[in-house]
Amino acid sequence: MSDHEAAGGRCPAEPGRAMTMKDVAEAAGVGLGTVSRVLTGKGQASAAARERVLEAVRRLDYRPSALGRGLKLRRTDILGLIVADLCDPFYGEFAEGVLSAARTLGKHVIVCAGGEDPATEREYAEVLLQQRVDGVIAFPTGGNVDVWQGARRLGVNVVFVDRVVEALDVPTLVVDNASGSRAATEYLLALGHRRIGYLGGPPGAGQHEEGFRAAFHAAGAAVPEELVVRTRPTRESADAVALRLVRADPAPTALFAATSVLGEAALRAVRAGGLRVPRDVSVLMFDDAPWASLVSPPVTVVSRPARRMGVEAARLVTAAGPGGHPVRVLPYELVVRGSCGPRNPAAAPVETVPAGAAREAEE
Amino acid sequence: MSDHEAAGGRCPAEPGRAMTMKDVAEAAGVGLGTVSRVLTGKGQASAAARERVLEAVRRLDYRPSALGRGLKLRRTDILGLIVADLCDPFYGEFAEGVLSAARTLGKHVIVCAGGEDPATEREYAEVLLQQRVDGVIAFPTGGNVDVWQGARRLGVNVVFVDRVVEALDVPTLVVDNASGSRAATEYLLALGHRRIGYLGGPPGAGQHEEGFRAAFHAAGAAVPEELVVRTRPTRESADAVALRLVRADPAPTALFAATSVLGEAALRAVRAGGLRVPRDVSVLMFDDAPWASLVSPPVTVVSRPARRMGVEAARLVTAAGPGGHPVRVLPYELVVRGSCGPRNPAAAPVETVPAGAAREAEE
DNA sequence: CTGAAAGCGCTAACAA
DNA sequence: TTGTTAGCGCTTTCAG
Repeated sequence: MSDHEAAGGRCPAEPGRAMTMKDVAEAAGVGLGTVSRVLTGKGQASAAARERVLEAVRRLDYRPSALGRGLKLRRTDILGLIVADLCDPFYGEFAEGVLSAARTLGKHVIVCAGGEDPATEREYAEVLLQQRVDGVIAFPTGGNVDVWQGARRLGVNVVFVDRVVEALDVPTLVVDNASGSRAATEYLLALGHRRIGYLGGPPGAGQHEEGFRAAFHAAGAAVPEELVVRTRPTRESADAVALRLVRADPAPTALFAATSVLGEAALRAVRAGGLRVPRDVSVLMFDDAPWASLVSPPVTVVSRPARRMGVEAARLVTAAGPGGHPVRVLPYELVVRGSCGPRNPAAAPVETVPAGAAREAEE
Repeated sequence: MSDHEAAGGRCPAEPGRAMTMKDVAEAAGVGLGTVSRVLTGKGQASAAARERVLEAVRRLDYRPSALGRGLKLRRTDILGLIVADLCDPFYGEFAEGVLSAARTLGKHVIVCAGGEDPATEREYAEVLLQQRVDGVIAFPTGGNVDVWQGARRLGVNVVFVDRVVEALDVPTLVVDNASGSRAATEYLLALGHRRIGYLGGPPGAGQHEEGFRAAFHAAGAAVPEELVVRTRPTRESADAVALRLVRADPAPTALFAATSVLGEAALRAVRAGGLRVPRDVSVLMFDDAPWASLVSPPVTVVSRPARRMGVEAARLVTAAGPGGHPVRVLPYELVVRGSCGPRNPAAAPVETVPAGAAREAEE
C-alpha cells in the first residue's frame, strides 16, 4: 500500500527498502522461480538466464533474506549457545570451538551468557526456541525441564555439556568432573593435606563437590565442612568468599577451586593474606587457563579440552537425530605443576617478620 | 500437500510440526487477529477472549515464530558481533558487555570470531546482513568497504570499535590506542630503555605501532626496526615470534606487547630465555587481563574498559540513526605495576653460565 | 527450461 | 471488540 516509491532505488547509501528477489527478477527480465533456481543452485537454468540474473544481483546489490528463506525451509542455520560466562577462559575457548565448527558447518551462533541461573536459562532457551534455531548447546543448570522438552517437540536439537540432567534424555558431552575433582583431591590428600578448602560455584554447576567429598570418604578422612564454600561466578563474590576461606581459623593448608576464575580468587586471597604458595598453602584448580603456567609457581590444574568440547558439541547438535550414545565422556588430565607441596606441620603459624619484632609490635 | 497428519499433535516429545498461531486461534475458538492482539499486547481484546487464548497457548505449548514476525516487522531483534578472538580476555569481556546490554535491550546476539582477517570479515558481514540483523558491532579490519556500505542501504546499523576506518562514515567507539601505546613507550623510554621490542598483531589491528614509533621520534631516538615484529593472533604464532624477539642479538631490554595474548607470549619467551623481569627485561602490554596482577612481578599495562566498551557499543548500535558524534573516544589508563624497571647498563650481556664455561662451549 | 502460484507464520489494516 | 485479509521474501511444485 505504501510500497510505491520503492522501485527505483539507486541512492548509494539510503536506508531504502531492501531489494527482493522480485526486484531481481524484474531487473533481469525473468521469472521469480528462475532467480531462485540460479541463486540456490538447485534446478536448471540456461546459461543465458543465469548470466542475466547474476548481473542483476550485482547491479542491485541484492542480498537474499534469510528470514524468507528460513520461513519457507523451516531451517535457520542458526545454533544457540548458552554458557555461564564468556570471561571465564574455559567458556571462551569452548565458545571459540563452537564458533569455529559452526562456521565450517555453514551455521551461525547466537551466544547467550546466563551465569548458572535457572531463570535466565529459561529466558534464553525460550528465546532461542522462538528464533527457531536448528539446535542449542547448553551448560544446563538442571532446571527448566519443560522448556527443554519443548525444544524437541519443535524439532530443535539440544546438546548438553558438562552436566548430565537425569530428568532429560538429551545427548550430553561431559568431562567427568567428579572423577577429576576426586583425583585432584586425592593428590592433595596424598601430599598430607587434610584441611583442604573447597571453593565451588553454585550448586548444579558440575559435580566437583561430589568428587571432593568422595576422595575424603575413600581416605577415611572427615570433610572439613567449614572449609567448603560456594559462590556465584563473579570475581567480586569469589574474592570475598576466598578471603574468608583463607582466614578460617585453623587455616587450610590447601585450596581446591572448581573453576579457573575461582582459582584466581584463591590466589589473590592467598597473596592478600601474605601467604606463599606452596610453602604455606597449596593451590589446585580446574581448567588450564593460559595464565596457570605463567604465575610462579605455575598452578597445578585439572585440564579439560575446552575447545575440542566446543567443536564436538557443535558437531553433535548438527548431526541431527538421537543417534548413538546419549552421554559422551571426554578425558580430563591432572597437570601437576608447582603449586602444590607437602603439608608441612613444622611450619607452624607462619612468621613473615622475625619473632622478636612481632612480639615487640604487640606490646 | 503432505501436511495432513499434522492436525492432532499431542505426542509429548515428537518432532511434529510446530504449533502456529492459526492452531491457537482454532483451539481457542477465536480469530487469528485476536490471538495476535493478545500475544503482542497491542490492540484490544476482551478479558474472556484473552483468557481463552492464553489457555490455548498453554495447552498447545505454543511458541511464536520469530521468523514470521521478523518477516512482517522487518526487524529481527538480533545484533551481530564480529570480534577477533573470544579467547583473548579483552574480547571476552567486551562480548560479555555486549551480551549483557543486549539482553536489557531485548536483543539477541550472533557472535562471530574472525581473527582480524578481511576475507573472514566479509564472509561474516555478508551473512549477518542476510540474516537481516538490526545492527552489527565490529572490530573492522579496514577492508570490505562495499559490504559495510551495503549494510546501511539495508537499514542495518553498524558500529565500529577500536579502529576508525577513514573510508567509511560509521559511528565508531575507540580507545586511543596510538596515544596509549605512545604513553607506554615513553614510560619505557624514560626508564632509559632504547632497545624496546615491539610485538604487534596484524597490520590494521589497532594503532599501536604508530604510537610506539611516535614516542621514539618525539624522544629523538631511532626505532630499533629489527625489534618491531607482527604476528597473527594465535598463541603458537605469537610464541614463535616472541622467542625470536627475545633472542635478538643485541637483546632488547624491554618488550611492548599490543595485546594481552601477545603479552603472554612475551612472558613465556622471557622465561624460556632464562631472563628475569624486570631485572633483565621489562615487560609492558595492552589490556589488563585478570592474570596481569597475578604473576610476579605484576605486569604494567595499558588498561582499556573492555566491558564498558561492549555495553556502549550495544547501546550505540541500537540507538538507530546517525545521531551525534561519529567517533567516540574512551579513556585508557597506564597501570604501573612491577614489570618495568630502569635499564641497567651494568648488567652487560647476561651470563647465565660462567663466562669461562661459555667460551669453553664455543671452542 | 521457465513463469505462475501457493504457502511458510506472523502483523496490521480493514470491515463487520 | 473481533474475524478476515493482504502481504513480508523466499522455495517449490506444477503447468506450459
